[in-house]
Amino acid sequence: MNIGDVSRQSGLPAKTIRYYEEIGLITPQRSANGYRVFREQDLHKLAFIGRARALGFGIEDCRGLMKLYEDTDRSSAEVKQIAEEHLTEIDRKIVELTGMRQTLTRLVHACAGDDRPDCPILADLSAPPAI
Amino acid sequence: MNIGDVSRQSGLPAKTIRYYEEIGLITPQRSANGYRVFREQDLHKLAFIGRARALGFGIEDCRGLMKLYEDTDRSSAEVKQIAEEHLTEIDRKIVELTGMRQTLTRLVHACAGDDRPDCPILADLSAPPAI
DNA sequence: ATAAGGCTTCCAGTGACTGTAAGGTCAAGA
DNA sequence: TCTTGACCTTACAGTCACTGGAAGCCTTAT
Repeated sequence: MNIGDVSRQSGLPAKTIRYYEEIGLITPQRSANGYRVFREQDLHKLAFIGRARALGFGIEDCRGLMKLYEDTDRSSAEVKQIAEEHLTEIDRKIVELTGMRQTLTRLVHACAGDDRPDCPILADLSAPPAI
Repeated sequence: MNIGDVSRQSGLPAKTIRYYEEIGLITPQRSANGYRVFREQDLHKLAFIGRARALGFGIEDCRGLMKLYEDTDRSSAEVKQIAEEHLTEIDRKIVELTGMRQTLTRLVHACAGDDRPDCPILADLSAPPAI
C-alpha cells in the first residue's frame, strides 16, 4: 500500500506519516522505485498513534505506549502511570484556560464594542485593578 | 534601568525581553557601552504584554492590542473583536481538552494498574470499541 | 589585579508538524 | 509513442514563543 492510500485510510496527512517514519515511530518497507510500502502492521501502528495523539499524548509518550503495547510482559501499572501523568497535565491546562476564560469573559462583557474609544479590556491590560 | 532590573520588576526573563525587542514589540534605548536602557514607557509596555500573554493572547494579538491602546482614536469594537476571537479559541481548546479528559479518565479508572499486563488503556488505543 | 556578576551577540534547539521546490515514477488516453 | 496528470521522493525552511549555551565585553567590589 502506498502512502496516499494509507493517508486516506488513517486520516493522517502523508507529510505526517513521513515524519513519523523519520523519527522512527514506523518503519515501512520500500519498493524498487523507492516508494514506501505499508503493511497491515504499519497501518495498525499509525492508527494507534493517531488515537494516542487525539488524546493529547506527546510523541515520546506515544513511543512509550507503543513499546509497552508490544511488550506482552508489561505491567498495566506502567501504562497507567503515563496516562495519569498526562491526565494531570490536561487538568492543569484546563484550569489555566478556565482562568483565562473567566477574566476574558468579564472584560468582553464590560466592553461596549462600539465606535467610542473607551475600552475596559485595554484599561485592564494597561493597569488591572487590584482585585 | 538595565535589563536585569526590568526582568525582576516585570517578572519576564531577560531572554524574553530581548526577544520582544528583536521582534519589535519594544525599542529600548542604548547606553554608550551597548547596554539596553529601559524607560518607564518600556516597563509599561512590557507589563501590558505580560498581562495579555497571561490571558493567552498570541504575540501578534499583543502587537495589535498595543497599537490600539496607543491609538486614542480606536473604537472599542476593534478591541472587542480581537478579544472575542481569542475567547472563541479558548473555548475550543477547553472543549477539546475536556473531551480528552473524559475518555482518559474512563480509561484510567478501568485500568487496574498492577503487575498484570491486561490494560484497557492499551486495548482502547489499539482498537477502540465503537461506542 | 582579579573575581564575580551582568551585559552583549549569535547560533541552535524545542514539538509536531507544515509548506514549498525540484524532480523521479506510473497509468491512461490521443 | 508521447504527453498529461496524479502520485511519489528528498531536502530545506518556516511555524510559535521562547530557551539554552557559548564566547566575549563591562562594571563593581575587594
